[in-house]
Amino acid sequence: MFPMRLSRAFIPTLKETPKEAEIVSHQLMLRAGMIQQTGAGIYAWLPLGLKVLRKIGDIVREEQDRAGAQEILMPTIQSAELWRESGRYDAYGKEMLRIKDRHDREMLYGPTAEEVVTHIVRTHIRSYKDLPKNLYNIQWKFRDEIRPRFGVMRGREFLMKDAYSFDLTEDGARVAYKKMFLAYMRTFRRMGLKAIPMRAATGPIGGDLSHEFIILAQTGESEVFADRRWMEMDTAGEGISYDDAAALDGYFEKLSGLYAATDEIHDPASCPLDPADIVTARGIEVGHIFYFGTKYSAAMNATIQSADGALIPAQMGSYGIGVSRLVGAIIEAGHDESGIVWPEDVAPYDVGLLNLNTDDTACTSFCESLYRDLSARGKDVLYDDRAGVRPGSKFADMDLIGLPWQVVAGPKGLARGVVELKNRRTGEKQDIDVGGILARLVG
RNA sequence: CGGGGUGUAGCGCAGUCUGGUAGCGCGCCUGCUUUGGGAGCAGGAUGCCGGAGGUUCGAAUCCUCUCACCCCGACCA
Repeated sequence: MFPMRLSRAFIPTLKETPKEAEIVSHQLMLRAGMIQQTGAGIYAWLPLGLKVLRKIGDIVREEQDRAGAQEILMPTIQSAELWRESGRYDAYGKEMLRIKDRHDREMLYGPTAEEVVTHIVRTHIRSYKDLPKNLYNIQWKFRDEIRPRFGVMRGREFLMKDAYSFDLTEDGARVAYKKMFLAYMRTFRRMGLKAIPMRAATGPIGGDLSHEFIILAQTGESEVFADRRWMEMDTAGEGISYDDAAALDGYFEKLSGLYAATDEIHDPASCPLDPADIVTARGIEVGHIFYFGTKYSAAMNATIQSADGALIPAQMGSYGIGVSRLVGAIIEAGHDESGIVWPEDVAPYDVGLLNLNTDDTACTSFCESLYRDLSARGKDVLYDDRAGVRPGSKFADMDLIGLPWQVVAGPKGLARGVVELKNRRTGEKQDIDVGGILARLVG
């Protein structure tokens, strides 16, 4: 918990929208003082933005851990050597940022980490008894996009969770894939997002094991087509154990059996659904998982000795979540005319407390004690205690920042023994007795 | 990378066509008055006019080069 007084905080909000921001999440992130651009597609994260970024990262981390993946931290700077082994150094093209060190050795800022993780695993994992393994990291990546845009939604530098599974057999790899599939649905759900897994192009390996996780938002980048049953279906997969292969299977079949495709893949002619049953919407890709077999393990000699003594390349899959992109995506999915509307679990603070008149002794002493009490009870509070700032500005800033709950305390209400509790999402305001507000927020 | 556009105060912009030494709104600072939805009055600070060269008595303004950023397209976690 890091309660904060707005009078001391570094949350530089803007009244006007910087002109470089085109889409609403970018505009709101700049206006709410979450980020500052320092170059094309490159951003500094200011305290408010960093808080959200960490909350999202923590949810991702918890769900990866629950699914049995283990966190490591791989470097941002990688050596060209590994990429030459896999053959991707030449194949990757200009998206990869290449740099040279003082000895003129070729290095790169990692756009992804298959090579590094394969190298790690091949040095330590030799026996089928050591499998399965799933290693993930949350690390900054760099892809030198031709045209970065949409703020953190498509920056060149971005924070990404990437997991890599290693199995002896293809069947094992399929289980690993389904675990991540479930973990992803749970992860996005916790962020207040309804993600729809969509069949994606599988690349050179082929097969049916690649999904993009798309969330629906009016301002999404691509058009998507989905069975309308997605809209009502409970996709959370609660209660399913990662150790229950049959349940995992059932869940995976249930979801992957329902039609959903992005415009690249969707073909009205071959779509099995009646057009009336298709929902057309805009979507943002927030995750992508795929199975690619032995592409890297074979090339890089990551072999496992099986029970019968044979040396066989590990079966691999990789699983990405765009952590920094999610910050923008969540805002795209949750905002209104006044600003951001955070889902509770990723909101930078739990409660905003507005002191409408810091010159009023009764009002200020009430706010100070509520601030203390809420903080003591584990609530993360952003307290607007700024002197000389008019109520209107405080309302506007708090709405812009978008915390789920606002407690508005002013002399008028306090004279009647009440404060106002506002739900940011619904806009609903309610007068609460001063004696009951703490319990109301903590309970 | 192709096409288009913009760089002037922290943010949003005018001034550029027609050269004469920089302005508006918001924000910021001081004081007073204000305090329930982005206050009022008074005073004040802030600019290598993206950078370099050139033309000219004189350049934000004209010319050349350059850098950065934004938008559209193709590409993508």
